[in-house]
Order: sequence, then C-alpha cells, then structure tokens
Amino acid sequence: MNARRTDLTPARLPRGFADRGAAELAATREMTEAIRRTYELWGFEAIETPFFEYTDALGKFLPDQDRPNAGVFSLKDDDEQWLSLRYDLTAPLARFVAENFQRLPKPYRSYRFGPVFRNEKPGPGRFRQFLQFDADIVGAPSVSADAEMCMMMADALEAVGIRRGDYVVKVNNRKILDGVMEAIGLGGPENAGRRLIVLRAIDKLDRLGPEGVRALLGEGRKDESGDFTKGAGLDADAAVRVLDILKAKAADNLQTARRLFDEFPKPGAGQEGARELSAVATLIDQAGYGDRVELDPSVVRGLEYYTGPVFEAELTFKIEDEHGRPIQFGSVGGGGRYDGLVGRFMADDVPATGFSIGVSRLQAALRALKGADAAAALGPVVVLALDREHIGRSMAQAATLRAAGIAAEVYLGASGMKAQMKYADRRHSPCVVIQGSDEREKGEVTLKDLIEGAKAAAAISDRSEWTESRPAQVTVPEERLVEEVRAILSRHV
RNA sequence: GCCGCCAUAGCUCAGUUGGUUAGAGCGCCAGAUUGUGGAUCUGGAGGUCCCCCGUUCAAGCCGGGGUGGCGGUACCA
Repeated sequence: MNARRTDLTPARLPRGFADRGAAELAATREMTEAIRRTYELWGFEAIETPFFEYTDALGKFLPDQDRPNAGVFSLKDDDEQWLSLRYDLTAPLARFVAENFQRLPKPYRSYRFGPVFRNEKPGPGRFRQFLQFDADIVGAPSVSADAEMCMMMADALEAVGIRRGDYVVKVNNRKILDGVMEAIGLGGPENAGRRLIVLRAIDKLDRLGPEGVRALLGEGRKDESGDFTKGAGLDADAAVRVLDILKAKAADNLQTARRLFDEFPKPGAGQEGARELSAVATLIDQAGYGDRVELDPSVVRGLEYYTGPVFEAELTFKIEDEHGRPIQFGSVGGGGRYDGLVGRFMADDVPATGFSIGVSRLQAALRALKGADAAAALGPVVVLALDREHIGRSMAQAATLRAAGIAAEVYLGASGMKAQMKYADRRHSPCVVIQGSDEREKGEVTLKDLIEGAKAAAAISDRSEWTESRPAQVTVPEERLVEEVRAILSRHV
C-alpha cells in the first residue's frame, strides 16, 4: 500500500477547462430552459450542429498558409483534410443554412445551444471550452430583424432572472465606425491594417478609459507590466474625432440618433449607419423597449464579419469579490448583422443577423448576484445496509420507493452505521431508512428525517441527550414505508 | 506571445543566519458511544518541501535551467 509507485498517471485537468458538479449543472439546466422558452415564444426553432467542422467552413485558415489559425483546436482527418472544433455557433449555422438553403423557410429563425472551443490563454472567467446559446434570423435584410434580436436578448436576460435596470442591451452600427474611418482618411483597402488597430483600441474603452484609448489611437501605450503596445499613429485631431463619436450617446435613443446625423452631414457609410440606427431606435421605442435597449456608438464587437448593426448585452450591477474589489462582468452576450457570412458558401449574399448569449459567463454573474449556486438539490433516500445477510430486503425497500417515484439507493459501501449516516448527510439525502434486527423482527422500519434532525442537533450540546432523544425519527410498520417517506419529503420540497 | 509574481499535507499556510526525524489550523478516517449524520475529547492516516543541475561538510531555504500556477498585456475570428 505504501510501496512507492513511479508510474502513476498525474490526475490533472487541462488548463482552461473545467469540471462541473451537480449544483452547477442544475443551474445551467434551469438557465438554458428559461432561454429556450423565450426563444420559442419568439418563434425560433431548435437545431444542432456538430462540434467539428471542416476548417475551411469556419474560415480559419491562416492567410497564405496551409494551416489553421492557432486560436482554434484543429486536427487532420485521415483523408488529410483539416477539421476544427467550432469556436462559435454562427459559422456552423452559416454552413448549415448554405447546405440546406432550398428547403429552409425564409426568413429562417433558429436557435442552438452548446459548447464552443477557443485555444486561447485562459483567465478568470475565461475558459477554452464554454457554453453559448445563439439565435439568428437568416434571410431578413431589414433593420427590423436587428431590432427584434435586441428585444429578444432583453427578454432572455429577464427570463433568467436579471432584473430590468441590472442590464442594458447596447446597439451600434458598423457603418458608423466605417464613416469615422473615412472622415479621418483611413478609408480604402490600403488602410485596412490601421482600421483594425483603431477598432481594437475602441473596443478597450471600458477597460482603459478615454485616455488609454487616445494613447492607442496615437503613438501607443505602455501597460503596468511595462509592455508597450504600438498605436494606430493617428494625429491628435483624428483621435479627437474618433473619441467624439464614442461619446455621442445622449439621454435617449432619438437624441443619440440625431447627434449621429449631425456628425455625418454628407452621404456615405456614416450617414447610412445613422439612418439605420435611427430606424432601430424608433422600432425599439414603439415596441416599448426603449428603457432596455440603447444606442451606444462605442460598441465595436467582433472584428471581422459584422456588416451593419452590432449589439452587446452588459450587466450593470456591481458586485465585490471576496477581497472587496469590484468585479466587472461586462458583456454577457452580443451579436450583429453578418450579411456576408452565408455568402462564402453560395453565389448570392444572404442577409443574416443574430446574437449569442455567453451562458458560462452569465451563470457566473448570476452566482455572484444571488450568492452561491442554489443549495444543492436533495439527494436520494438512503436505505442503510446494517446487516449483510439481509441486504436483499433493503434492496426490496429501495425498489418499493422507486416504484412510487421516490429516488432511493441502498448504501453499498463497507462501513458501519455511523459512516452510513455521514454518507447520507453528504448526499443531501432528506431521509434514511433504518432496519436493524429490532425492526426486522417486528416487521418495522425506522425513518429518520435528516433535515429536521440537523435542526434539532443544533440545539443539543450534550452527548447523552443527543443519543437518547433520537430526534426527528419514527418507527412504523414496513407496509407504510412509502406513505411515511412521502410525509417526510413533503416537509422539504 | 511578452512582462512580473509565486510553488511546503486534500485545502489555507508557518518554517529562524543554510544545521538532527519538516509543522499548525481546517478537512479526512477511527475510537470514546456493542444501532444514529451534529457538538466535545482522544488517536490515526496523509509529504519526492514542483522537477533537474549546481554551490556547500550540510539545501525546504542559496544559484542556474525547466515545468506548473497566478496577475498584467497582446490576440480573442
């Protein structure tokens, strides 16, 4: 037993992945059911696609290289084709829609849920496998589809228990940002690289603040660890122009839209973006969602495939961690219009818009909001095995309980009664069934209510009182097993 | 990827200027209590001091390298 073995396999979880226990799984199930009900109320239907896709379908080959992007988990199939684990649920949807285009109703409203994988550096609240819950409308070109996505995202957040006012859905439009780029002379394909740097800088507004963004728009910025990030090299006037747009958010949506029109007096991408945002704002106000969905020109979102409106759901409540430091949950979901994505597979562009809820992150936020995961669900009734020769009778009792729809198990370990009671306690069992020789000879069983018993125990400090009073237990004829167990369970459901 | 910090029991951590057999609390197991989860008391199990190389009469402690973890930053489609 103590012989040192050198060939032991280390039991270790890969970095950035997580095991999940019963309480967390129950919370996930409850949350996803609430989201599912919301989406179905809005007329979306479920589909599921596999975890793997051909890498080219995900669009993740490195430019000019015969190798997938390092951020995706990839492997070569035995026919030498690259496969990758999906990194979101949108690219697989685009593949599915293109492949089944003729037989799908258009517009096609669908939702899907499941794990996605990213081969990136994990951090607190950032994993390499996490859950997303997406909804998309394919084949609806107008901004009314985008407005609907924003409203449904608000409904979904409320369905999982986030109160109105504790979240906000922000909407922007890529065309606004394109308009700014044109205005500061970064239009045209030759400036694509610098536009990307500008967008990344804008995306860091919440974290770095306006001054940090200004530094990144100009020469660059040195962070706390002394690392230097090169900036976009804009001159001061251009940087101010960009920052002004980000601050264009006003007291209400229609005012924000007006300000954006003022920023773009001439026809072009910016003006078109302002017009689209204005239309979204009108629809949202008319539908009564104006207090939950706001225009916010600082929203950037994913950097590649969005072509029009983009949206992001943020939690606004503040929570402190165990050291008293504020936790920022930030974005728990987002999306936008991606009119070009399905078009990668088909001759025609197919308009599409959708969003994704980050289930894992949302669940972490809710846990912080409501305190720990709800108390672990009640475990099974545990039938103690006090006497090896009579374990068959214990099994019969467990079977009787199961037949009545009551979860029950016979203790199968090798330990004595005290350890069996501890086991039942640890399983969160509401009740144990005790039948030693005394009860057996009389055709009786003793039932102990563990939850009432624990309460009674708290009031007793004396050992002999504790053993003699035997709180919260009854001895009844064996035929009454189901009835009496039900009576105990009914006290705790 | 880059920068910084850290690594001692299942967990949280002590460990003196380098000096015998490396400790505590919590947790776990058991006994006190021949049939009762709590409380109390007693006992027990549990360690490659992350790994390798070096310095030294002597390394948990000093030096170098590696690995792993944490934080910042970059990337995050």
